[in-house]
Amino acid sequence: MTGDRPTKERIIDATLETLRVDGFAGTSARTIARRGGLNQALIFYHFGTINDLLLAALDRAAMERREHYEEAMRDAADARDLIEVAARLYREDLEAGHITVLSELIAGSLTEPSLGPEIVARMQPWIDLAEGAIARAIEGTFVRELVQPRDLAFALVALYLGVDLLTQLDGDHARAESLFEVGRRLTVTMSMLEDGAD
Amino acid sequence: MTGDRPTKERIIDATLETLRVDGFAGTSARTIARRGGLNQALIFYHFGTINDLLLAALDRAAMERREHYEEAMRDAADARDLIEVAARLYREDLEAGHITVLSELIAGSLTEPSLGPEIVARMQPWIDLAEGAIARAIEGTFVRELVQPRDLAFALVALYLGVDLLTQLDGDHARAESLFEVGRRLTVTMSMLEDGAD
DNA sequence: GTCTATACTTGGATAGAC
DNA sequence: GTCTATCCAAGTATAGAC
Repeated sequence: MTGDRPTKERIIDATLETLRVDGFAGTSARTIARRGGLNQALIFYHFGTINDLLLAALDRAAMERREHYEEAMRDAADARDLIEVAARLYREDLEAGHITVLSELIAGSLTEPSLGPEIVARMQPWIDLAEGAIARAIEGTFVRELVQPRDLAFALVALYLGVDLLTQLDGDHARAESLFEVGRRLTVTMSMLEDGAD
Repeated sequence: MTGDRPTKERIIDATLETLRVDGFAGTSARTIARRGGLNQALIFYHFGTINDLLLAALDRAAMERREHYEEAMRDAADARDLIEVAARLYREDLEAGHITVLSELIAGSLTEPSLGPEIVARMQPWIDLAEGAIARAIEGTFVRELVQPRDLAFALVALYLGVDLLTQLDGDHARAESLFEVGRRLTVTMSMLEDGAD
């Protein structure tokens, strides 16, 4: 099955799995190699440094995920759609362990300062994506006069990240669901106000 | 000046300063000892393990801070007051480096799994504090029918944490200020709706 | 490209003298 | 309580044979 995957890909596979299972702390050249049944020296041959490998792993995970996000968000016409789409994507991310990988790398980029700027640069496209979706969802409503899509997008990404981290820390996934429920009610209220106003 | 401070206190001082300056990654028994002009072995004599020292440092920073928060929030009667108080406290935290210490320890608690549960337990009082303030601020308004103070408190703490981390990573403090501006407008809108509804 | 072996560094922690 | 000296584990990374 994985036997004929190129070594470089197998290293990335093993890296993502190690991040998911053992966290950033447990992700070293040695543990990655052990999990992937690979020789440790191959990592340095193919990627040079561990940091470059971690970034390569993040890039691959993000690329696969971004298409999915863009497609799902294209279909969301208003704020109420968007909330449902966001809740679904969050659940998928959680299931697939993408959330774990992201949280671990963000936390790790504080721990490993040389990683910081690279991680930040890779988050910008996600903020842009959120901004576009939000801009479409609130266009022509009174909310548009109240907040900049850019600020809301940043807040949303920050909130997502904070919830990830706290959830990661105490394993309580129910609270994320409560938040989506709050979002639902807020968007319902918003559209009621909107209908009453116009 | 600091000469007659007990050694245990001096170790905690040096730990907090190291977390602020060098981050979690740069905080080891050796770096703490060097910064504090202390002998490395003293750390283990007084605290046993590095983790216990980090938790002791967090406890001291939190204790000093919590009184200040409780006092400031007691004076906030409604949501508009609360936003102003929150913005002021955030700026103070930023200035004093409390935000750095907290972010580093949260990130570090993902990196150092044995730290995780302890850090989570120490965040709960802050969520409770936020919940109480929010409950008072939205009591008797239509918002109370829309969301649970508990959910909003969790979201707020998560947002605070996420903003901290991103700010920490890219050094852009302006965006946090934009968010307080958004909060201001939302609370103004909220009280306008409230006045119109009652 | 892949392997073994190893150099080098840093960190947590302890033993034992003072 | 404080110091010096040291052990041991784990990490990144490279040299050199195959």
